[in-house]
Amino acid sequence: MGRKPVPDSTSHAVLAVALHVRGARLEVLLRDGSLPSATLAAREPLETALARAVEVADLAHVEQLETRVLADGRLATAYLGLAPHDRALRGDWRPVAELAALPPDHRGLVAAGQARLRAKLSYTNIGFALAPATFTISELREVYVAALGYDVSATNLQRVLLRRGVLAQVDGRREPGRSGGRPAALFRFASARLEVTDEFAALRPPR
Amino acid sequence: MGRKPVPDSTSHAVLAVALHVRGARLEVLLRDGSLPSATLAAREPLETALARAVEVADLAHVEQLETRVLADGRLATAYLGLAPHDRALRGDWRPVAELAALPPDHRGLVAAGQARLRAKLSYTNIGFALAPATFTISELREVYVAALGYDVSATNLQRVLLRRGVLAQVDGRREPGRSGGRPAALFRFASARLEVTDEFAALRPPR
DNA sequence: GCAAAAGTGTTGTGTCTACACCCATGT
DNA sequence: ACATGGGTGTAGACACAACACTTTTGC
Repeated sequence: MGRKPVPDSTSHAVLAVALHVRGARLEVLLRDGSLPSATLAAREPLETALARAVEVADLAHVEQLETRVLADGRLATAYLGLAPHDRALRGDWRPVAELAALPPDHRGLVAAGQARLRAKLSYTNIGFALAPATFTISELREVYVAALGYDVSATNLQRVLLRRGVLAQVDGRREPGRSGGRPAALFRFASARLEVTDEFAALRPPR
Repeated sequence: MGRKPVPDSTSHAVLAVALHVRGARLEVLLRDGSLPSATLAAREPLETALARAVEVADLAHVEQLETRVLADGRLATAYLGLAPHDRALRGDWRPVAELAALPPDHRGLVAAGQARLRAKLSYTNIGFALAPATFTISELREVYVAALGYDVSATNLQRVLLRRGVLAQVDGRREPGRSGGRPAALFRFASARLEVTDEFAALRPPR
């Protein structure tokens, strides 16, 4: 997997835009200073090549982003991959805000992945792929804030996701730290598969 | 363009799911009984191959759908293309409801294109690519009904699209037919480029 | 006048945001 | 008691769907 792909123009590359949230930051997985990639073998499914590219991370959700012609003339299909922080401990993860050194087409793909994630956070349960198995609302809020890039209130986050049935409460509480505070309830995502929770902005089908 | 592509496994195909609305039906463009396609030349941009595939139609909007491995082992990138009926007069257009004869992977791509269109009708101005330059609300309603597959009220369609600034009224009226009725006002889409009009279902950025 | 088609007024409902307030813990 | 963090109650703002009603035409 680590071998350099032969850049003849007939080979097809699979690129990964793998994202996770560490601390308060959204980070992307790099390998040798650029997006991880693998060369597709003949008749190979795209997803297995993707798996080779991001072997290092245990992705919780994967979806195809875009196919484009790279600067060197090769075709590449990019995937968006998401992982909870605790399942992506290995690898060279870098904050998406600090990618000036990345080649321009790779930067564009990261931006596309980020945009896709941002959009889907608003109308799907895609947060399941970035959050650990159980979490408090505050912890989930940090994930959403890092991924969205703007502030979100824990109050409203909880209500939106509970109303939609995306979150379920689980037994147990998180004990407060040294500074006190009420113990926090624990939640999990009700589903670990992508689901659209807010299908129609308008023009809904008649009942 | 009409030549059969050589099916060696290294060539890359570009497939078109070109849709338009004729009468009350959503139709897809076929060529020789399957989706129009072209083989990508070395270093060729995907869009120019797409243009070769659908030469016959003057598409108003194009976006990439999906890349997959076809049954014969070739890679194919599918595009969704939309055209107003009056700009797609030539070609073999068939109702999307009657595609039993199509190969299964092509059928799946048509379904993906239809789903993408349906979703975007609800939160973007994508109707511009299916509607003629000017139209009445009733005419636009027919387009939406055909594309969505369920009933939409002209009243609410007008209000949603005007509220969002997607439609603009234009001078002149459509004279009623023999059976009478009030003359209809004419509208146009304010923009001929895809715009997201309803970005956030929830978790909007703070003001 | 009557039917047909277009368009407006109005009401009710649901979802979201914002913010005040209450709760449970540590020190 | 007080600070800290978690959580609920409540009110306001929109946007949407549904439907009654009015307008403008042909016959």
